[in-house]
Amino acid sequence: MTQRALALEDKAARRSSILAAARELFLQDSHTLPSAARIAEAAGLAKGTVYLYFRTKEEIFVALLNEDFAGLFDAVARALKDQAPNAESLATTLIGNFIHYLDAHPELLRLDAMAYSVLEQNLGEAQLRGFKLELTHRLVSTGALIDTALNLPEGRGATLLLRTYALTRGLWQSLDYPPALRALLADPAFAPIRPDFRTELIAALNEYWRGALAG
Amino acid sequence: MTQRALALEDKAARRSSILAAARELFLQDSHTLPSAARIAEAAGLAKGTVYLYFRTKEEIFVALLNEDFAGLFDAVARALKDQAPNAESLATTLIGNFIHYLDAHPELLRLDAMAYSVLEQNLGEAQLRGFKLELTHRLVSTGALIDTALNLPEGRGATLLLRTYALTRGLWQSLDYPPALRALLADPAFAPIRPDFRTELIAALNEYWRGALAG
Amino acid sequence: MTQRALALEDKAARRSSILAAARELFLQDSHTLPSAARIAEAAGLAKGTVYLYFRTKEEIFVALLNEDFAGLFDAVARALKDQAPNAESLATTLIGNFIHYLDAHPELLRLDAMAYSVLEQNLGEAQLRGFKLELTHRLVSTGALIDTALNLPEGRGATLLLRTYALTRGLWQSLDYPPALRALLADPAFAPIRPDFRTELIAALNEYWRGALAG
Amino acid sequence: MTQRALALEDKAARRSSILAAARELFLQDSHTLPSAARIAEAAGLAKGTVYLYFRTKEEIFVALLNEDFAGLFDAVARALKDQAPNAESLATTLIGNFIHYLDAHPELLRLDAMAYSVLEQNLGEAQLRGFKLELTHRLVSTGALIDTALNLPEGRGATLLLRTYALTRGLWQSLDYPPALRALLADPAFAPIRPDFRTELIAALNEYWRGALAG
DNA sequence: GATGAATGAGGTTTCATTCAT
DNA sequence: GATGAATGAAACCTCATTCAT
Repeated sequence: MTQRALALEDKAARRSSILAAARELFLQDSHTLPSAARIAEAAGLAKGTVYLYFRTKEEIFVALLNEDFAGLFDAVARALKDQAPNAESLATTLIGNFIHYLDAHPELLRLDAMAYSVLEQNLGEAQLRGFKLELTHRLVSTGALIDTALNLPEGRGATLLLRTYALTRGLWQSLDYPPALRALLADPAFAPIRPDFRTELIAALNEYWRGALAG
Repeated sequence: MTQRALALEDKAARRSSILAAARELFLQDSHTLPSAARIAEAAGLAKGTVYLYFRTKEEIFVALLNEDFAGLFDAVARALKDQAPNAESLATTLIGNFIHYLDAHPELLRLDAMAYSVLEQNLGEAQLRGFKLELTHRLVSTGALIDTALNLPEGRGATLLLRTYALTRGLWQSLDYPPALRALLADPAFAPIRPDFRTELIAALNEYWRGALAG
Repeated sequence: MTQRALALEDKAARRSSILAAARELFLQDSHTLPSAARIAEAAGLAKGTVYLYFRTKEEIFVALLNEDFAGLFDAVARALKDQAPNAESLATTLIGNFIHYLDAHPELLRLDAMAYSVLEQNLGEAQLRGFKLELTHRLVSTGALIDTALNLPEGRGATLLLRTYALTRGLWQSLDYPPALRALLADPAFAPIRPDFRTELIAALNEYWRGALAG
Repeated sequence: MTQRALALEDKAARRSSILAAARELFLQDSHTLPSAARIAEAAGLAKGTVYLYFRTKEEIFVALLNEDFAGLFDAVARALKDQAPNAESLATTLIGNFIHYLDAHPELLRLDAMAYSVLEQNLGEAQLRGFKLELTHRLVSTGALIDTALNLPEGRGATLLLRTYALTRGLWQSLDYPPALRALLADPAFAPIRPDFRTELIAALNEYWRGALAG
């Protein structure tokens, strides 16, 4: 039997270990969310214990997404705290931090790609609402930092972030190929669409920000 | 008992009726792909018959996506055939046709949002490859029309289209709220992210194209 | 793979075989309703097949009860068709047929004893209503035969039957001991309540009918 | 944290509060026995604490039944202590007290209806035996009062009581409709079975006693 | 004595797909 | 070609009970 998590901090740690197990399993096979049984097993807990910390399996993955988004916005915010001589260089730093975070958290865009179809299926309205609200607050407050840094009208920063993420997510979904199709990329027919996500993303975001800041 | 589909045209018609039934059902509830049984029922066929026309349920939805993408690229191509005095007005027309098509085919972005998680789960490698290749060819050939119209380097048009669609898809996934959360949009906390997809999409695409053409 | 039940009569036969398997298993251990898996296995079918014939597990047991009640009322009705020189001898025959049927269908009173707690748990309102209505109709029509035979006011026969069955069911629940407690019956403390169900039932029903017909 | 129940009387009080909570919850929804967790919560105790006072959940409900039966037999006994000019009026008083008690303890017949299927499932043999023995003793000793009052042969009173309760329990199970089906009662098809439990019970018991005493 | 975290067995139902008819 | 009966894997979550603290 596992040590009992009586103290609040122990409970938080156990919750984290469940999330870590879920993330690990999901990274190993991102086709589907791992079953509650596998998560429990990977975390060294009994099935029932998982349900002491999360009401449904989907709650686990929303929590994961939430964590990742929190980190992503933090990374962006950090870019803004360093001095920013001008808009262009700030955009470059911001995009750099943004991409760096995504690189370090490969599960983020994959989980996100499943969010629509999977998460909304079995998540209480309250949970979904909470998730969306938290996300929006992060977007707005980080956006405000951009407003200040670049002296933009209120709300403009949030919009820029929203569109930045949208472009990122959309590109990723176009360019991420399941392992079985990786070989395809060698096919010259695919050359025109340059399927290296990272390169493509940088180029696309730069184009977008150029246009946005030129407005 | 239903008639046999002897002639080739009959078979094509039956195939279409299955697709139409699937589209219809999916529009009614976009949370999940309708079951094979319901599709068969809606098409007035037996369950087994559906499998004479499609190898897996997912093949049905890939075919649907394929149809929709074909139409989308056609709509874009039409924008290019009309004369285009300058890049800016061409972009406007192109974006206009693009959005108009999406409006008329509300299932496209929804199906697309499920593609990652659902379609790849149970689709033969060959089918997936075929789908991706066909999509790429459409992208490339429509991109070539843009290259010509705007006198761009080869492949540039395809890139523009790819990024245009990526931004669209990403925004849609951010701004489409499940019915239960529609009410949320009234919440002032959400104001900053202007959740009207159409308006937001037009603004974002215009920004992107401005930046892209300014390169 | 099992033979397919295409004809209507084959389907009815298959349905019956599921019911027979369920009855068999229930008789072996009447503590709980056997699981759907065990019923399927006992019937030589796959689990899913059971659900082609019954929507829920509980429907199976309601169907069983229904069959048994139908037989019980038939047995009673048969007593009435033979001529009945007088009320007393008719009551005797009726009670005799009634008890004989219960003897031959030991699952009836056991299933019935679980009906309250188990069946209502997971049965559609429609199914429950259907069951109750059918039961009532049987009660009323068999009661009418009694009315005629004994020249009683309309509805009196139904009442007599209802009370007869109530007394039976109540006695059975008092006197049926789980196997582990059978030994108890030797204990002199239990002597006063004469725990032989059959003997007790006959005595009790005769008392009741004597009082009822004396009204 | 709750106080410790040091004194014996405190322990008894705590035991009672658990029973009270269980009764309360069961009355609110008599479909199933409330879970141990809910009982603990309602009693303001921790889950584990409940198990310091009862070995299994079922023991709680057996204790409840036991309490109720004790009260029921007391009520019957009280009818016998008042003077009884003749058998008929004694029967009337007895039935009156009996029904009055049932009215005041609506959980009794409901719990009883679950006893067969639920209680025996998870109750130690010793507990079950103890329960049955206690019940039998009550039946016998109260029956003896009847024997004396009516000058009946030894054991006859116990038999009368057993049959009285059996008829009651059986009728209640026939006439108690789940809330969802209450509306059904308006249906004329149900008229013949007069679904008012109380009225029906009085009539049935009177018939039974008339027959029994006429023997 | 009291707590409540941990356990893990247990069973229903759905549904894509097959294949006998 | 068409049918639809049969299959059976798959996974969620609950909850009575235990026992470390």
